[in-house]
Amino acid sequence: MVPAADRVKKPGQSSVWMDAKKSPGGGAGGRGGSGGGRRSDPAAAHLDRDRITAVTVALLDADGLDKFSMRRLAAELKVTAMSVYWYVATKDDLLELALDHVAGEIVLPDPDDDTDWRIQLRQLAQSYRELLVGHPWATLLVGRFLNIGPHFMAFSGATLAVMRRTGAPLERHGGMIAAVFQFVFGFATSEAQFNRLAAEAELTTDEFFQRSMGLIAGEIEESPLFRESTELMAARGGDTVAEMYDRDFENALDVLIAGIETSGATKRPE
Amino acid sequence: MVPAADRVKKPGQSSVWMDAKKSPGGGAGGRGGSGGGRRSDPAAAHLDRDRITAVTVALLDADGLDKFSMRRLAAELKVTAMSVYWYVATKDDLLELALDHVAGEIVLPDPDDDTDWRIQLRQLAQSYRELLVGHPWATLLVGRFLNIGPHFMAFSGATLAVMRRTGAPLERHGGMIAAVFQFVFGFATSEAQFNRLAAEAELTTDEFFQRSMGLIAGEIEESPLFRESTELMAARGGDTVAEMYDRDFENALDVLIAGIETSGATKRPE
DNA sequence: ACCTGAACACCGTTCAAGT
DNA sequence: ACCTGAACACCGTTCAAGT
Repeated sequence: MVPAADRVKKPGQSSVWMDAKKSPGGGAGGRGGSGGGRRSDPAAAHLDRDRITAVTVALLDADGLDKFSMRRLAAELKVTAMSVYWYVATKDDLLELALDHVAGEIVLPDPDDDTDWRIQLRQLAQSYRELLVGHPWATLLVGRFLNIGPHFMAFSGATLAVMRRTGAPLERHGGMIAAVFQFVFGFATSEAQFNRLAAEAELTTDEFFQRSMGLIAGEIEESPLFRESTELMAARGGDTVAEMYDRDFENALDVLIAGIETSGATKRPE
Repeated sequence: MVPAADRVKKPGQSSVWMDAKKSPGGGAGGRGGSGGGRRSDPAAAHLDRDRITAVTVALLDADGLDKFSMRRLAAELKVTAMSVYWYVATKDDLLELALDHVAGEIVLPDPDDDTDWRIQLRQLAQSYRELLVGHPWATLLVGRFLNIGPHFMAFSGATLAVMRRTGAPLERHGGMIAAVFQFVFGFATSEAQFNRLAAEAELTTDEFFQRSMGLIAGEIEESPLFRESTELMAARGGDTVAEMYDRDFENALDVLIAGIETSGATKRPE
């Protein structure tokens, strides 16, 4: 086997997904492979891509993207910094593997299940949101790569299938998919990073929200914007920031689904 | 004046926007302040926040976020690495300033103009998209900060105003705003980063798109996903990647506006 | 085939000192 | 008040060498 470093190098070559899959069963790196704790098995076997990816995800979940480094990863794997480079050409390639790995958490509808497309769409959107909020570092990576790994491809296939079931004309599907899933990405990014900022300030999200509002109020207290956003705040309902996010998310999906229905989807059978 | 480093330090303090504005006219750092070329004025005056911010934006536009560093910035300003820290507490704070600076490019509707809200919403969305695609580094930062600088606040005020003019009930506005502007953020992120990946591979976006399709085809050629996405590709229309993005964006806005109308907006006067 | 050690060319930021 | 110099504790990655 040729070292990973020799595979992906020049511009014009740009994907980790070019070479054949390792351990075709796909097992070793599976969900929860390196489990609850952070220290890996003391009697650990040799390295492989799956184990490296699993430990990478664990570190990213624990400490975030900024604190992740190849050297910390190597320490965690009880190996020198450079060993990892046998399996992976660059840090970016590794992050791409980690991102697609967690994308496997998205729950896809059974293709033979003929539940109403509105319900399937909501479930898919909610599951994607949960993935991103559950792994805040992922929101910072989704934009950076092409996302053509196996799990993202499966997700993409599932969205196509749901859109197909709306009955809307095919030339609208691109816009519909963009409207829904780019929204979910944007929304979840905002939600996840808000949580991260709060955590970094060592506050609950509700406390952090109060403080942010105070900051803004200082700037714009006398402007109409202040009155308007206060009114919106109240009208929006929900006692906590989490409830507010949930409500906005549901309402936005209502808007999107209503818009898709107007775009030529079959009407609800009632 | 107290050094910036003494202002923002502990967790619990988290915004560059806390202290009074410098040079209240707001002039020096304005649009195109450091203009076309990259080398700054040889007879340059002393540092100030506006000049630092303007040069930061110029460097980010020229070389991207990954290549930007405090040391390169200092070199560009013809000053030692540490001088900048008199004006700015951390690199992150500086990036926050740069981000809000370019947010000033978003064209906001005149509050006294009573053009149909649909048109205003489209213009605002398109202008936000252009900002993000024009400064790809900005898509990587929008998620990271609170975005409560003056220009983002003005943008936020403008979106509230447009929503108000839809006539939809106030409790829906949160969801409507999220649906539209988180979509634009997600969409523009994808578009901007696709352009960046193509540029890094030293290909046109169209060439890069072809190559990506080839990559995917290798993976999924025999699966139904391949046929489906090929069909969608064809149905979507447009001869170039740029046209495809434009078309999807317009179609998605159609979906969103139709959804907002259903959410209780006043119907189009026809 | 796989892993190590030393080195290169960088980082952000602190701190004490200069003017 | 503003700027510098030296240093600390890191980075990603290359390269030649070990087993």
